[in-house]
Amino acid sequence: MSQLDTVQRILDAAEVLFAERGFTETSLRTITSTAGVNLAAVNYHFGSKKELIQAVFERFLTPFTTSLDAELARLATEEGSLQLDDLLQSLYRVALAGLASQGRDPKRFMRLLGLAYTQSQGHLRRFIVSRYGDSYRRFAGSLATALPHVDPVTFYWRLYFMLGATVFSLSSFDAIEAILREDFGAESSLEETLARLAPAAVAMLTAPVPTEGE
Amino acid sequence: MSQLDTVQRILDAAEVLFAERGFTETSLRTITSTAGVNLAAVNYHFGSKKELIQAVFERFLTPFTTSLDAELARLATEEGSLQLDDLLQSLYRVALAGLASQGRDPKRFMRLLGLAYTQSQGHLRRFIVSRYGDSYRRFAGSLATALPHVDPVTFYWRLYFMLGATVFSLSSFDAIEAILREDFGAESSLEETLARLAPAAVAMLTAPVPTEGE
DNA sequence: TGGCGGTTAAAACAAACGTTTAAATTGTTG
DNA sequence: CAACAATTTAAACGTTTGTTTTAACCGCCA
Repeated sequence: MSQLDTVQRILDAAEVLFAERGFTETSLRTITSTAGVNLAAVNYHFGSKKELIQAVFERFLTPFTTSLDAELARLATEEGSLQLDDLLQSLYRVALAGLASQGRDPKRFMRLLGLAYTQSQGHLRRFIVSRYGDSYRRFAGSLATALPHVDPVTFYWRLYFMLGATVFSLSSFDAIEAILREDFGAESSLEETLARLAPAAVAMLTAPVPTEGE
Repeated sequence: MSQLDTVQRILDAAEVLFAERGFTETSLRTITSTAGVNLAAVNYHFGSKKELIQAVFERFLTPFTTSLDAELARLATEEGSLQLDDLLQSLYRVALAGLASQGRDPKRFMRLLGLAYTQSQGHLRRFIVSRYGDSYRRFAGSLATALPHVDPVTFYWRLYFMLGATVFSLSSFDAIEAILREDFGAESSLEETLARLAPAAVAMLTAPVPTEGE
């Protein structure tokens, strides 16, 4: 066993490279060489490239969803009715703190999440849904009960709007930030951006629902 | 010359396949075989795979941006001050009508736009920015003047939030629609979804800006 | 020390990729 | 009809891909 476990070195390298280039664009040879391990190590420890991809997601989604579940349970017992702001802030706090505490970049996970959606990779979508679908539905349900005056279909579309706004803007955070810094000379931290995103998301979720026949 | 131009048959096939699977996941052999043309035709007519990708985007972005520019100019002369709703409705109308009139699927272009952002493909991003950056900035500028009370940095972040919500939700339209149809038995057309998206986007753009020191 | 499971190593595998070549074919023009 | 350019075709090119193989190496317990 080298200074660091071979499995973790592979996961570390794969996580960074996948986020930078995507799955198909990242070869096992690039991963193993930057990880400093033998090429065959991936197939030995993970079985295949697909399973490596899943393992990368499992490593950050499992602690994330368990933290989110715990936070949600805490909120539910603490207050009688769940407030929209509290829910969103829980989501962001868990995402930021839970991951940053491990010394890993939250933006990277947003990029990975974005890739999971946009790159076809049917096996990944199935893996995530089957593994973390319950947590997702739990959070969506809490959000829905905090918005009783919004009909379910409209609510779920808005939830996807919010998801899109979050994943898209945060996964391209560095690129967008660079543009804004050049054009306005204003730096934006991730925290500031979340502080901008939260009220925008709230406004979108709570917007008045247009009457049907209009 | 066969019944249809070889160049257009390649573009048609590539457009569909790229939207379905992504760029790297779609091989030239798959494209040429579904197009019913010889493998070498791509390199002969387009030069390389990269240039084929750019040609696919050029074919739908050029008419789209020129229509949008015209619509924007029409709005500017018609009314003195541009209204936010009008701008967004112009955007959607142009996107829907301009493309559907050619018998092409608007959702497909949203998927392609999403891919252009998320798949690394640096050459594509450069191509789009250099070619259509002016139109984009023109539209963003019109949008900004319709929101005078929102500071520039916040405005641009919200613009990206809106972009993300749009691209993300519409590029996954079929998948989301299938889920909602199963869970609630409610079908959603693209028009209905845009009718939901527009007020949500307006709410997000016009949300009160939190005071700095808060 | 001897052997044994777990791990690493180098090499090779077949398959798929984008691209190029050179010949065959087609279309057009004088 | 002849001749030339444009296009299509089939075949091969060299690389790169994920995966497999087989031997070497390691730490550990009997």
